[in-house]
Amino acid sequence: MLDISELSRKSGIPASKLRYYEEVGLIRSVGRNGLRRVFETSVLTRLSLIALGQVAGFSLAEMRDMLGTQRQPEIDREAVSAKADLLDRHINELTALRDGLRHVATCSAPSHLECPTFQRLMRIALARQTGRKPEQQKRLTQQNSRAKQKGSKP
Amino acid sequence: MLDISELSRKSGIPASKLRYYEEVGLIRSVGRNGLRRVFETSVLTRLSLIALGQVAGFSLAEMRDMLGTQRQPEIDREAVSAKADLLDRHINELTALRDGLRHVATCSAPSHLECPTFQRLMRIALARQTGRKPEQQKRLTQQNSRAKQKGSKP
DNA sequence: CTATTACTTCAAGTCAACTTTAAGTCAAGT
DNA sequence: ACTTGACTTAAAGTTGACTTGAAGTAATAG
Repeated sequence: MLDISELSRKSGIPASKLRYYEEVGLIRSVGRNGLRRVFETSVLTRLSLIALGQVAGFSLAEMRDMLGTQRQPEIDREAVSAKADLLDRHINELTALRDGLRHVATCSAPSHLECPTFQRLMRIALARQTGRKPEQQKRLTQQNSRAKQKGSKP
Repeated sequence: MLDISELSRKSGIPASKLRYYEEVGLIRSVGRNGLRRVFETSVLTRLSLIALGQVAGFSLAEMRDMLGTQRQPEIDREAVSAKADLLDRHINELTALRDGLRHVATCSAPSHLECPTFQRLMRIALARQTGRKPEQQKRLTQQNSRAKQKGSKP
């Protein structure tokens, strides 16, 4: 059992952020001592998980869903597995970037940007960011291919 | 040579975003045809690079610096190399996350969160997010370890 | 030559993820 | 009993990365 300052100290996360996380439902306090929140030590693990998830590019909302509302992380294994797959692709792309950067850093050719291998890597990145392939021959006006998914109020 | 709509179509990036990118100095147009911007086809590569960088967690400002103000990406090789190293660490962490997620998805033990290997991974994440190790025995008040670097007006 | 249409600018709006501030509360030490 | 100070809330502010909207302009089609 920890109060917010202890949790902050142990996690390295400012108290304001911890309150915010509780407010949006990412972590929970088990009760109060007077006014003061009381946290279980297990939230430290949860915070680590959240931090890791952020690095991986998950939004807080996604993680709230992934980690579940439950006290005991009763995780949706399918969803997590799917995320892991997604992350795996993500990693491959980053690896491509890393290699791309190394190429840029070491290749002293005047225009490494024209190296076909490099360009291929770059294209992959663009494709995944926009979600779909750009310029696939017969796209006309590009109307609006943007679908919003907010998944808020059920 | 491309106008903005061609660039948008080929890249899959909305024109507004392209204008924004130019405004903040991430890309440049080589001139105008009337009002209209004219871009070199090389910015496509640059855009891919930017997309990839974003996935990697770089800010637009960082990338502007990395890619240089020059038309010909006259890149600071040392800086890029450093970034590659950084990215490499990044990848390792993501790999850890992926493995962590897979663990969570498959391990049916009631409390995978107590698996020491898993916990170790999680700690790594927290540490890197906050920039420093949390709770390293004799840290007192955690004063303010946050340094702002804005590098705006020279 | 005018009308259209795709571009332009500039300002304001949005969204996520926080931080900051102001005013209040309460458990604990003197 | 009172002061202290770490906590509390609620609201507003900030930053990065864009998008949207209104009003203007110019290359091209008719």
